[in-house]
Amino acid sequence: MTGQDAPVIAALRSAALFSSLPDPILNRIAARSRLEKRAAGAPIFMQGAPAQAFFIVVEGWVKLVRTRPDGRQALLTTFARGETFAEAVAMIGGQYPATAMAATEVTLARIDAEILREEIRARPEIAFDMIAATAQHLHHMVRQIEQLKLQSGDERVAEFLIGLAEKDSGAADFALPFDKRVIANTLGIAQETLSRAFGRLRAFGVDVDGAHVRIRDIGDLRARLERRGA
Amino acid sequence: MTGQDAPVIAALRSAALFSSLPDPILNRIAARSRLEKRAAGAPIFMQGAPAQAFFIVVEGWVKLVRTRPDGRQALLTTFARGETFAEAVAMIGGQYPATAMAATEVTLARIDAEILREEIRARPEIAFDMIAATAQHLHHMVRQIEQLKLQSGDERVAEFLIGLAEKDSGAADFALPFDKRVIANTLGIAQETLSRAFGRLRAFGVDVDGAHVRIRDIGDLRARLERRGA
DNA sequence: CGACTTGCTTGATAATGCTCAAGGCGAGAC
DNA sequence: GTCTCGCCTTGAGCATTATCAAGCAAGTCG
Repeated sequence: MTGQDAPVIAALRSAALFSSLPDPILNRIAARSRLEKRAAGAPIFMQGAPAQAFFIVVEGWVKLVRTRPDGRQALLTTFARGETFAEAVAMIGGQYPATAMAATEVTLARIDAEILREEIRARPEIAFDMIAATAQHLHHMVRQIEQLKLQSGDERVAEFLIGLAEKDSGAADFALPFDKRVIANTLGIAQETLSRAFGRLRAFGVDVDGAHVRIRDIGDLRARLERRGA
Repeated sequence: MTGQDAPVIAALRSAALFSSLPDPILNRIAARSRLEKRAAGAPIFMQGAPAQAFFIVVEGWVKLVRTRPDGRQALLTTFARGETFAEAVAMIGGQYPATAMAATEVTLARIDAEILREEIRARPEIAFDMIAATAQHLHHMVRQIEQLKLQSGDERVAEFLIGLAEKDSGAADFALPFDKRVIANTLGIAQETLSRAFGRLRAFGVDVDGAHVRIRDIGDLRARLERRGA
């Protein structure tokens, strides 16, 4: 390892997966990994391809898209900076179950699965971090299924915005991270429905103007959501 | 380990997770695990409880239910014999993200997570089996999200039946494994909608009479599904 | 500059699935 | 037997959301 690995090391350290790793191991992994850039829309890996590597989002957003034989596509999730994806499939050397694409311009760290397999054999504790990361993903999927089955479009939109705000109460001001079309697909609704949902949420203290969002009171919005469901 | 562990060992061996484990390890795990029975509807673990163990379904069906603060419930999945569940959360000692209940009368093997942690530390290869099992679950969730976002109720019902048939072509004859209400919840539709869907599928060579299902030609049904979506 | 493209909104219409409500049917209790 | 309960089906009306279509605003390109 030489000094030129510094940015890669920094990238690895930004991921929850590697946060508890001691320096020597991190350096070894970094030495055999590299940073990659992708323009918005560019593919990262394709559904069905053999999974030999996994990724960390260093900057930007990645979307995970699943395609059916008939061509219809579902957007499964998006990943933000600091998140790893495809770790589990890569470790077992299966096929990627979905296609990953850059949702915005994106910087990634690519990690060869074999490296991690070696490290796990040498130091099994690392396996627990992998399992934890995967459990994280599972939990996220669980929440998504719950939302799809139980919540209306408006409710999903509101919850999505609350998630973006990264606060539990008070006012929030932030930008939508990507296209409204992508957001609509993430939530499993049509783009038109998203547009109308934004309109209806205005009555709940949510203002969307272009990519800019302003929520008057997150606590209040939350409370209204719970009341609606009861 | 004594001879009385034999049924437990057989139970472990039925799970994909343990299929590649050498006997001595399997025996050690079996010695510290035990079989449990639950009546239909009985809880196995509760959402939010600390996860210290995971389970193998030895006989019957288990359903995984997620409850929202407002009381609404979504059925996330069901597990059949030979499947493990909650391995990942148990390994990391988190909280169960959902409640598991017996969907039918059920026999389970309960495995203390600490035992597996010990075995992984001693023999890291086992970790790969754990990760594989978890990747399996992830893949299943991915498919479910895809279905919820892209398919109509009728299509989901048809695909569910095809999955139960465990064949790719020809005629099939089998029994529904549990209540139609549970099936409806699994698919994220109302019970009435399920009932009507069965009616509409009659035109596609599917006959449902009570718990008994007869599909005239699975290949044909599959083909019709693909055509509808295109 | 004007023509085009892209991303978003808005409107009208149709389909899908939910809810409420009323039976039917079978199994077990008495 | 018949009563009753739970499960399932069927019907009618309603709410939500998709789809089709048109229009608008901002940016891009020749």
